[in-house]
Amino acid sequence: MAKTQTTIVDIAKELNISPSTVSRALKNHPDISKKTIELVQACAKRLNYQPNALALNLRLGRNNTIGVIVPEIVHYFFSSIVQGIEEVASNEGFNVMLFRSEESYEKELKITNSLINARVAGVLASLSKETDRYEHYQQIIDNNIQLVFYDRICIGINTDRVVVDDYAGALKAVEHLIETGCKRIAFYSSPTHLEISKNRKNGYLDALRKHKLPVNESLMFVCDTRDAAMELTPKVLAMDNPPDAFFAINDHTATGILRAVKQFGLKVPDDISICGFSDGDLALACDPMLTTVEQHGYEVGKTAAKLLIDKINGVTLGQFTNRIIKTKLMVRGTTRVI
Amino acid sequence: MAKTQTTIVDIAKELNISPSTVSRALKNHPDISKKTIELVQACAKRLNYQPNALALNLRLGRNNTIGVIVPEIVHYFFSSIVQGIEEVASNEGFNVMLFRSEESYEKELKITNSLINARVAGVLASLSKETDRYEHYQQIIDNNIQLVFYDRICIGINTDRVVVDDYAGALKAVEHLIETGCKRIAFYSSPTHLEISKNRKNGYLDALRKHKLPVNESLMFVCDTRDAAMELTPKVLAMDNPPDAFFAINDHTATGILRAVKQFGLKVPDDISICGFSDGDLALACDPMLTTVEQHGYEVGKTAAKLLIDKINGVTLGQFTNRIIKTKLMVRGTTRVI
DNA sequence: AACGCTCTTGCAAACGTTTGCACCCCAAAA
DNA sequence: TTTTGGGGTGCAAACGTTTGCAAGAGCGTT
Repeated sequence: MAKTQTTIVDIAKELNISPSTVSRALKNHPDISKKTIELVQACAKRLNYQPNALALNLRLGRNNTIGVIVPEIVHYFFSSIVQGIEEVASNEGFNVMLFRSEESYEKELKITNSLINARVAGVLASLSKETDRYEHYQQIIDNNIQLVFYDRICIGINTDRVVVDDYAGALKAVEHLIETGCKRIAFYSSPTHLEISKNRKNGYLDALRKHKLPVNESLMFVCDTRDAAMELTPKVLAMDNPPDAFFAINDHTATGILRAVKQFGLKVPDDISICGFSDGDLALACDPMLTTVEQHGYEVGKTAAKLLIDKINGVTLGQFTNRIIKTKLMVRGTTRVI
Repeated sequence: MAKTQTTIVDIAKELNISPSTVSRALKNHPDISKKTIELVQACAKRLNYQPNALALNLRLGRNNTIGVIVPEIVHYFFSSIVQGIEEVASNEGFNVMLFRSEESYEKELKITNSLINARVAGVLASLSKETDRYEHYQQIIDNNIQLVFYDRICIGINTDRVVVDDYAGALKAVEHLIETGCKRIAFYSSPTHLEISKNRKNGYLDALRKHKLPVNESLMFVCDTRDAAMELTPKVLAMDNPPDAFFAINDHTATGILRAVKQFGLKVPDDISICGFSDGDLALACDPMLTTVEQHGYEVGKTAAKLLIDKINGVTLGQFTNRIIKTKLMVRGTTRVI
């Protein structure tokens, strides 16, 4: 009804007392008499008073908003992370400002500026694929804003990090393939400069070495989408010495492989085994259902948010922490039982 | 480096001029001399000045943040919507504050309070399944905050709305089933009090009537998850007079039906046809790929955000608008060709 | 010499809070 | 009666901006 939102001054005028008294009364300050407190709080309720967070944050030089930079929103892993972040934040009384970098450095730059303008208390960030300079993140730190990286972390900047255990996840997945009888395991990966590509590749390689299998460069491909997998896979299967298993960097790619293999006339998992890296529900829609590595994005988000809020509240003293979230191999129908 | 972020006053002191001059110089005010403007802007760059949005918004009584209430984040349709919103908002210079209601009325109440505290310029909301009172949304309006509902709209409140054309989508889907020879079409739906259930059911019913097929209550079920579908479907197939097609309220449910039908020993689409309502990539991972109704969440988000921002900017005069986003039938492998 | 004009700059108030300090009043102690 | 003291309240400054208004400088016109 009110053309403008009710303020402390409105209440003060209504009750013929000073704004400072109202302010104190609203928070049950011991200096204020019971009578006044009751009066003020009743009036506040009646006029539907809601404190102005803008004024409050300005005055107190703090902010109850945290910024989140995410490369993509429509993406199972990232949206799980956002959900984890939102949950922790809202429990701790923080609001979440969401930004999508769209895998672009330019956008990321704009976003970090917006975050500084908004004077957020902290930032949770995952690098875009394009990003290879980090001054804008240093600027965030220089502006006294807490910063925690998650998943696509930044090594160039001194700060806290939360990552998925890509190495161990890949190691376990490939070992599972080997233990169920696979000998020539192809690896479909994202561009090699990304940390996750490197780490998962190392897991893949170490699994091979551990089980004394030859490492074969001709079985390693850059291929990380469903469409690319459907195009590449028939060619790979037609090679002289084709693989008997595929390990893919994500489930989208794995579903592409699965479809291509079936179209090629081979049986999964009898002829060919397939293992993905989790993108969510997709794995259960496949036939057979996809063996994959669960990444626990929700945990990543929760952990990162907790870390950040602790830093904001000054709970954590001193050094930077690296948190690693464990992965879990979900064995389903695209790999054989022992 | 600076313990605190640089302000206009810092620049003023540095240059021995007044803050007002700095403020004007930064925005190329014609009153200020070229020399001063250059001086100020150089100094601002050097000290890495970023305007304090808090102070600005307080002073100007405006806000460049919009709030988004979403029932779930990890959900293809809703995350598409959020992506659409984020895109439009960031193009128009608005920040997005994201809240998840978790399908809970209590949470929704807390969120609307937070939004009022934060003095956001506008709110985009989709009702939680639980919500059946709307005072908290009326309060948003009373506080002079623009409000637009999307998808799960609220009829009780006088405001703008953006919805998917559920009725037409369902109608077209069921007609497609009928035209490809199906005569007994089962309908798996969400709880019946939801608008989307009602609208899609009406589409389903009208398709049957239009083609002179009998309406059969025993073919309509409340079932809207993959697991529920896998449990219910075998029973339905074992009925005396089983259906020859299934129309499901979402793709998760459809994938459950598909799996159950195959396990039952029937062929899709030869014996049984299946049509879903789109949850995204899921449809492409199925075998055969799922025929489904594309909902264009991204469009919903973009449209709703545009509508809201127009209202905030006072572009739209007067009446409330209802925008309807068209659906599109994606014919794939779980239905027959004519 | 007085006036009026333009160009540039600064003062001060305002947005809605919080909070250190001062103040008043009344009762109890001296 | 005068001090002391404490409970209750208000003043004013501060957070970082913007902006209406005033004012000074410089210069040309009467």
